[in-house]
Amino acid sequence: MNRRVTLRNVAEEVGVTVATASMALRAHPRISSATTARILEAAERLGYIYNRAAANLRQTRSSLVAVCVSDLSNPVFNEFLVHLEDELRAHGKQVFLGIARDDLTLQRQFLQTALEQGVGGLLLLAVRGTTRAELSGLWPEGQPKPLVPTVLFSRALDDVALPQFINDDVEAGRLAAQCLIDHGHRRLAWVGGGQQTSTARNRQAGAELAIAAAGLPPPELLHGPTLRQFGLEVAHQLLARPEAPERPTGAICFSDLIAFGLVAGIMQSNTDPASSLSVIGCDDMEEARFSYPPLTTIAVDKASIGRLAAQSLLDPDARPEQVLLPPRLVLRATVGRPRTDAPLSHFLHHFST
Amino acid sequence: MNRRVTLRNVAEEVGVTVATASMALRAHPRISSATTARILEAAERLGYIYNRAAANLRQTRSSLVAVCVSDLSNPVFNEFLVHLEDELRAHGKQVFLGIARDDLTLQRQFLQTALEQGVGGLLLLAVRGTTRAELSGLWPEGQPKPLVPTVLFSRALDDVALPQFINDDVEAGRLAAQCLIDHGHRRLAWVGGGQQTSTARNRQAGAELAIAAAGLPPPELLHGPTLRQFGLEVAHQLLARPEAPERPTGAICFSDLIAFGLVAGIMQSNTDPASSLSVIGCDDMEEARFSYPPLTTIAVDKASIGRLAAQSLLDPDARPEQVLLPPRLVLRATVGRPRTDAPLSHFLHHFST
DNA sequence: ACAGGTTAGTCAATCGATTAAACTGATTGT
DNA sequence: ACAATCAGTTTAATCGATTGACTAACCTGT
Repeated sequence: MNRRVTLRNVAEEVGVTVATASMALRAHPRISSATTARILEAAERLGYIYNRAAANLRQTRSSLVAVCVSDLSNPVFNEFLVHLEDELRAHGKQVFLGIARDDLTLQRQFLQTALEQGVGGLLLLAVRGTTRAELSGLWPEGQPKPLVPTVLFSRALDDVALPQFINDDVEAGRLAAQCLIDHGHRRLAWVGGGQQTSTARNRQAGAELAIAAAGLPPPELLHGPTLRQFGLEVAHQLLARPEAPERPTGAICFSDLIAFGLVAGIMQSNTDPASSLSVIGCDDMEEARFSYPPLTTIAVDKASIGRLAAQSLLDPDARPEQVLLPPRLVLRATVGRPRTDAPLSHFLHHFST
Repeated sequence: MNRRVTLRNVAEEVGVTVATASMALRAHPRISSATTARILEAAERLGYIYNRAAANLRQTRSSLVAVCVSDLSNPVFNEFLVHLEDELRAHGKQVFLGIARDDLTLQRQFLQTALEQGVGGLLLLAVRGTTRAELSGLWPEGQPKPLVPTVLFSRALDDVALPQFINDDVEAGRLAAQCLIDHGHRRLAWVGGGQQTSTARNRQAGAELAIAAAGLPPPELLHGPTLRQFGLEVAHQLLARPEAPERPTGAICFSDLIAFGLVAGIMQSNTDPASSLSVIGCDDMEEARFSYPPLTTIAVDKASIGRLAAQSLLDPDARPEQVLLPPRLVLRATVGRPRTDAPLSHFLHHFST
């Protein structure tokens, strides 16, 4: 790799000093427009490439922003990423991406690397199990602030005083449960997400709240990984049971991803969610509109979360508060009324609609 | 932001020079182990953070690798990204990510930024419409090599002498068409992808080849964007037609994403692909196994493409060749035998299986 | 004609780390 | 006993750009 063209080369070509060339490129008023033009022309002609790292070194600031997501295998994180990237680019920032693959060690390593790389900020969707102590590389104990400005999104960390842009997950869980309750369901199940992320805890808590408020028995808890496969297994397991009262008539899924699996499993059993086991998801991934049957779900405002988080990162006066974004019910086709227990209903069903 | 701890601080703390500290941190044999230990301890205690940018400046090499993808809204690009990132991390490289959002200008800007950032390499999944000239910032005309080592993946650029790791898309198209032909289909449609990417061109060409070889009439071409929405519209449009001979019985989709839309549209019309309009996709996205009905598709070896591309980038002796990875047919449930034209077949169908 | 003010640059230090070369003592060989 | 060797560390230059201080040339007004 033959050494690249530097400012020195450009300056020599024109017959000025490096300082002049530097100022010219940034349109400093001290440099006459004639000289500036000559420098610009020479830079172009020689194929000069600005060395941002060198500039950052001197300026001790950076145009790189680290974005660390826990996992990209769930497409919903992608949707956050796109909005984040969009907003950052609009402010002249570049993304230094880390994918932690749901692994605390990888997350810690990435945070370290990002710091070494000299990023000017960090947007973090923390891996499950992340605690204040886990962030000590980024924010040594006892310091008033982290080493670089940091904003959390999508998942809350309650014991960390940072700006956080989070979906109102309690409300999301409540909306999901209420939707099933409003359709007449009385035996519900919670499918997915254990207790390791704020998202899962809060959504489950919200669902339980709504169920209790309606005077119904607590939901059956079917905790498991956020994978389509898990939803599929749950579907087969539930449908293998005899109906009432052993089998719930509605499932509240922690995430759309699980809901898709659940729906697929139900369809494979030659029935459909609305008539045998209503399913409601949460996230409203793009796919939800197009899967069959279209998924009823709770929409998370991914665009606002992404944009606001990025804006907050770039705002020096941002307050370290948790901001909750409201979710929204999106009715599609996977929630129906529970079958009555009348003996003929099962038979009749096949001929309806 | 209070200034961070530098090597100088560490050195002063221990009472040695910066040079000694630098060498100690990299375990240089010239430094006694006693001194090394003291320096390591002080670095740890003071919270020293290595400044990679400064080091790179001196060494004129970089641990950053730019990865530019045309679009992340198609989850399949994600799957590439994950494997790429994996392999790069294994070699101590970090990802500097760009999402070009299918826009040549954004791609050009990102390439420029990556160069300015001083990346040591570039992995590129080029936006459609990318030509040799579009890469002139990265590879000025007349130069024997690009300014930084570059490897293409997933989409080929035929007039560019770079290592390229690509799915054998002609073969993929052929396999897809052959699958439908083997199931007895004779009137086929090609859905999606125009002529702007090598992927689309080659897959379509492969399909046409297989169709011609079987002595069948050329497929109806339904070009359109790679979106679920487009597949959905095509489904409604096709099913609105009377059957034979106006309506194809099998659709070869450029991408799984389109196939999902098509399948959803077919299901919405109260029928299913296997019995009314067989659908075969291409990519084998994770979702394909779990959507309902599970999608028959051509699997692209995303893991190999990602890994090999990353390895090639890091290999100084890599040859600028196009490497074609073999695709594989994955039979699931969206391809069936075409209905015979016997008058009763439609009626009988409802009572079969 | 000369103090004071612009204008258009140049100088030199600097950011934080790396590295070739030089420099100390201490040890070894003859 | 004196040069040669060697381990361990320091010195100083360097990477490429930025920036505050400084200067030379040219005006301007009285």
